[in-house]
Amino acid sequence: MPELPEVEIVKQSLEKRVKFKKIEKVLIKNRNLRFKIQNNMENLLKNQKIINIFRKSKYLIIQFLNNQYLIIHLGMSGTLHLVKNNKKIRRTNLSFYKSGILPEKHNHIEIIFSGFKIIYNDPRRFGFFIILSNKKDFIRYFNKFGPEPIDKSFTKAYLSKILKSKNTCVKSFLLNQKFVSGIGNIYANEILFYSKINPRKLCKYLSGTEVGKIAKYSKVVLNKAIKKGGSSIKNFKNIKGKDGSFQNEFKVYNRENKPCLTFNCKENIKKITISNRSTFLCFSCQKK
DNA sequence: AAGAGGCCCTGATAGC
DNA sequence: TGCTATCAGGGCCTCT
Repeated sequence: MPELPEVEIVKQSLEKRVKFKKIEKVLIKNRNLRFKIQNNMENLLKNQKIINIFRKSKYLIIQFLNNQYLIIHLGMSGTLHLVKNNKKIRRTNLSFYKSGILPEKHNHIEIIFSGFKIIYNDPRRFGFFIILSNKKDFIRYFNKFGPEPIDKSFTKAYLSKILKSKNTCVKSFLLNQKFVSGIGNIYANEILFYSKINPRKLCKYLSGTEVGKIAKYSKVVLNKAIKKGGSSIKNFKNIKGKDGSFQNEFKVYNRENKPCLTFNCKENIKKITISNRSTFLCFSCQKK
């Protein structure tokens, strides 16, 4: 699920709740996530004070006073839920994809604070929790990721330099976190529609103008998604207030056979497959 | 070495 | 209704 904008929203609500708080206890009910949770994670987190919460790419990072970092990736279906007073569930952006209702199954991890807890739920278990024990490990871990589209360093010049020798298609490139991090399948589709570029086009054949559009619209689309509170795909009808609404603004994603939204365009959106991922486009607007 | 595809897993939905 | 097949927002690993 969660691409950069969704993780950013989770980060913002998590920050409000747990920054400067101390974890009392951690309960792990199922260690078999994408990577097996290390045996001593409960001990490493017990009684640790949180000094910062931030996000890199699609990763949530919790930094502790003792210089540890907890790295959380939500995979495809991971959600965090704030649970108060043992049973009462509070509506919160932490339960980004689940309408504020705590699911009954697949609650794998509980992070317990004084008076409330954060529950990690993940049906598919593609998410993971890992601990990095110092700043050096932390920096090394995130070294392998390219800049985020919303970074200042993500410019036409940066892209041009890499793209001219890339033999892969532009959509696969946008999904490769090594060169640009934070874009997932939804936003890759949207960015290429805004840029009027065919997702199958090989990177090395992109014109300067097209590279400029990719740089520009990557920023535009992600910033707009963050502003709208991200995209909520499931159970959206029950979500109120601050929850995501960017799914209402999708131009192509999940719009197979629906009319292209470009003014005066008569085409319908089509669905194709690129590297086993669904790809939506307008063959008229994205000819080249 | 870079790039494409398989695979991890459960649940929702479509089609018969 | 109830089966089976397909697909889903990610990213690591393997093979070519």
